[in-house]
Amino acid sequence: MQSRTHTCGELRKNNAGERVTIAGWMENVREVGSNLAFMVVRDFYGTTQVVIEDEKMMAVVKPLNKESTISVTGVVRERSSVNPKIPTGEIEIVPEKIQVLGACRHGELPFEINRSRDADETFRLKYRYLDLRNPEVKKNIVLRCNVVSALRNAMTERGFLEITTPILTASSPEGARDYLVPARKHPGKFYALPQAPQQFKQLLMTAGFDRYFQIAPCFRDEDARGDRSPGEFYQLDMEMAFATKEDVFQVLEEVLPPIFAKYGKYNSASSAPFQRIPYLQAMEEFGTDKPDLRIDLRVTDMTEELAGCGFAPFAGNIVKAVPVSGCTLTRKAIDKICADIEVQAGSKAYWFKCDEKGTIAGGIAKFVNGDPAVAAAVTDKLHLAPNTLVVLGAGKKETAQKTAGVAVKMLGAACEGHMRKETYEFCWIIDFPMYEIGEESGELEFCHNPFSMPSGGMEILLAAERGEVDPLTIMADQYDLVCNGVELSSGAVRNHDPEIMVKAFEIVRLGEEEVKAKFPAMYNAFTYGAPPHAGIAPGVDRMVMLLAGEESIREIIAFPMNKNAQDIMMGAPSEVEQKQLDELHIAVTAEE
RNA sequence: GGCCCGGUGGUUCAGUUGGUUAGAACGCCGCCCUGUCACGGCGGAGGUCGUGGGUUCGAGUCCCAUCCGGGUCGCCA
Repeated sequence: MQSRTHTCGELRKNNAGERVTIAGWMENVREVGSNLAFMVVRDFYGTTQVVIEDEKMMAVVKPLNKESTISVTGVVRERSSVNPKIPTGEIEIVPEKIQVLGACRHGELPFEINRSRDADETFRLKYRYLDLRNPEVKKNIVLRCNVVSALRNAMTERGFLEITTPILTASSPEGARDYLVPARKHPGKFYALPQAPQQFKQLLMTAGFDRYFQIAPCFRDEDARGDRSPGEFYQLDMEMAFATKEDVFQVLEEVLPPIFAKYGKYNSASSAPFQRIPYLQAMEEFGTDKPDLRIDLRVTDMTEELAGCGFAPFAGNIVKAVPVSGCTLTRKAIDKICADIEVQAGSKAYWFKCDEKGTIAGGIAKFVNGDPAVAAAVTDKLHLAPNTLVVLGAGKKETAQKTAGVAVKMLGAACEGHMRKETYEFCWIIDFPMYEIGEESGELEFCHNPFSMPSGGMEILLAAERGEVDPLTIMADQYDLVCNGVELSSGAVRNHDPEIMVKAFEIVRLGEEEVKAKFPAMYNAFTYGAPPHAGIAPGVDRMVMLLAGEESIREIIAFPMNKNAQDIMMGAPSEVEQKQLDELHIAVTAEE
């Protein structure tokens, strides 16, 4: 193969007259005469037009299928008709030699390359190498590289060391299902792929590394979602010794906004300090722990006001309302939104509106109007003005809040004037409860992971033990980072004190034995002098999704699996040979 | 595992209260066209309507079962 002298995105008018060689994929040939055709050659960098104007070249091009790779050597010529839409639109190449490098053997492709995003996703994933030839698809992968590179630079500049941690490790009690790897040398025993490098980074702190980070692969065997790929994902995992929440906040408040503003679809991002919202307040006001601060709608509790309205779903339930002023949606549009809310929240949404005359009408209005006292109380509490839509959720507190939370999100997007769209709004959710009453057990349990330091430390735990403090009111020094309604990350000031750790476990009727059993290395390490430390781990995939403006996480991963955790291109998972199973002492007891 | 939506030429879709030969766009093949750039024009090939059963004189359309895909809840930092 002759080396290329230029890429397909490079040649300009001032190259006219030069003899060049380009190489790439034959994207298209437009035949416009018996011996005149225009060929488009595409490589990573762009496209360049090659003009075919004699019988000899026509004979070379004619039998070629689209998407074959070729190299073209010829002279650059200024075009007689310029195409201002592409950077190389001023020139074309008059070929002397066209060499086929790799013929495409398929006259018909599974989909048209430049329209692959319209194709069925199964086909796109099966032929991902074709899908990725589409510049529109490719650009998200390029964006991802740029973002990862920028994050890495920003962290390194701030003195963080990138340290890789094991992929084959021990099962860790983080809550998700582990991916297990059988240990050939140890029959009956298994490695686990890390759900996160959580314990390793805390051990690095104990070892005296002051600032650690890693673009860390994490593995969790849980079902997929639109914004959650099955199996594996990446986090910007970081941890700081002798640090507080403020130190962690400061780093991310410095690092993230410039990267979001530079690489994001929207070129503005909230600057430091990010707004801080206590968890319970977020649940009350936004109906979610991942509020979208671009939306100005809020949740109002209407339990008391609507208790006696006679609408069955409200009886004995918590009722949460989302009033939307200046809303002129039609009934049909409102019904559609309520149906969508039901799908996303898993619980019905109800509505009524205050019409242009100031009358409560539509939806469940007849119940609200049934008792003048109820109508008056509702009007008063919601400050109802004409043209206000009210969407409600009802049920147990969590259900009502969730329904209202979904309503805020949907209505913010659907109703004019309640959302600033073109920006990235960060916030911290802080003060998470340490404990909760488990839904199944009915007993006190850890809310989240037990690595976090309880706010108030040993004293508050002792007070709880003495019955002076309700354990449900104890907060963990834990925080989430949220951007535009997307939970990017969770982090905490860690519990580095073995005694406090044991005490935290004792509150939920566990103790030293469980701590040692669950975190043997960490517990031991902490008894040898551990620094107070804190960290966080923003999800790289989620960040890139936000920056690219994509709804599906598969659009920002080079080779994503489908919803059922299958790689249909490579054929994973697959059966293996009996010999392999034998070596691993594994017997298959069930098949699909 | 529950619920919702979908499956019709290579691809994306349309297909009326069940009714004659299942359409379109793009792609593919052939011919025409000397400045196209989403080129254009003419012609052509290509379909067991996911699969199996049922209702009916008649099913892409209705019913049941099942498979596959996506969304969502459960689950999950």
